[in-house]
Amino acid sequence: MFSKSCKYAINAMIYLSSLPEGSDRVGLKDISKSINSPEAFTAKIMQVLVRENLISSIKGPKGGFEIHNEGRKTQLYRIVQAIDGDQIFTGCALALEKCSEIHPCAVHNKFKAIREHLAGMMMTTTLEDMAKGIQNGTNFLKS
Amino acid sequence: MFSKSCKYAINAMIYLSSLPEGSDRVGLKDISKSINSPEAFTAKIMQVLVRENLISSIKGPKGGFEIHNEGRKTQLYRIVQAIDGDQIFTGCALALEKCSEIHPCAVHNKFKAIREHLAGMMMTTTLEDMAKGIQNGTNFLKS
DNA sequence: ATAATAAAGGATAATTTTATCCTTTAATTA
DNA sequence: TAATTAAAGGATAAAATTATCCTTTATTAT
Repeated sequence: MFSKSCKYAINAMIYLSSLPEGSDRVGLKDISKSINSPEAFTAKIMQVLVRENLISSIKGPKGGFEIHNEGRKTQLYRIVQAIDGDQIFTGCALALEKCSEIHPCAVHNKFKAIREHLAGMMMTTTLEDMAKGIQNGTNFLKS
Repeated sequence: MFSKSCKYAINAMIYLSSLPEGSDRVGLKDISKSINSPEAFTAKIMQVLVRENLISSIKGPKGGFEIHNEGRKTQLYRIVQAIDGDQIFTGCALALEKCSEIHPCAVHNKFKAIREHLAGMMMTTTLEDMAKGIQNGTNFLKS
């Protein structure tokens, strides 16, 4: 469904969102431990999220990553878009180069519903929403 | 969503199913041309489909691949299972090693609905169904 | 039997994704 | 200002996926 990078990104973003507003910035080590991801690889992903303005970062002592209040309203859709692009939402399920309503692949209509379901859900689900489950211990960021 | 191998497999199977029952076996060249896939790579995939008894093959002149009447009732689900496994249907969307109802990842419930939608659709959609669209020119196997 | 045909299978290569390491840059603290 | 800290960035490496090539095996037709 999503690339591993994208999964790490979503977990990392939810983790940041799950921290109380106004708390200290968190470092890479903290993040990768919390979501059980390889540190250096996670660093690369964090860089993309920063470049895409989904989070901010500061170097040096007391530095780290941070999500603004605004940022907690980010839809999961945007994170996927930032890391994986929107192939999953718009691409052809059977890899036709030009799959469309007028030149549909064999499963086009069947998948249309699925993709719309997925896109709709990802569009309406925010980090904030998901962070709640982490905060109250209903959901988990690692096994 | 699906691996490229899996996409080729589904297209190849639908192609075979779209041919009139009792027609001659078709060769690799024919298949890969029809679905616009690399020949040698497609060969590997066809081998898996044969091993999994989803189609049959015969070597030598007049040889090739063939799907039996029964086989046309195959659900798309089984093809995905044969090639990609059922990670897509049962795996965790955020890569938790042990994601479950009692230890759910952050998006577990949101994705449950999606996965069930997808699995349900793939379970109830057969090659036969999809072959019709190809036969009557509504749908396409390549661009 | 022999030649020709086509899938099966093995080995290898190219590409993409995932992952690590090391240096540089920016910020803080002493 | 110097030392320390932590992210940014560049270069590689490892692993997985996708792809190709060549030999072997089974089948058919001559």
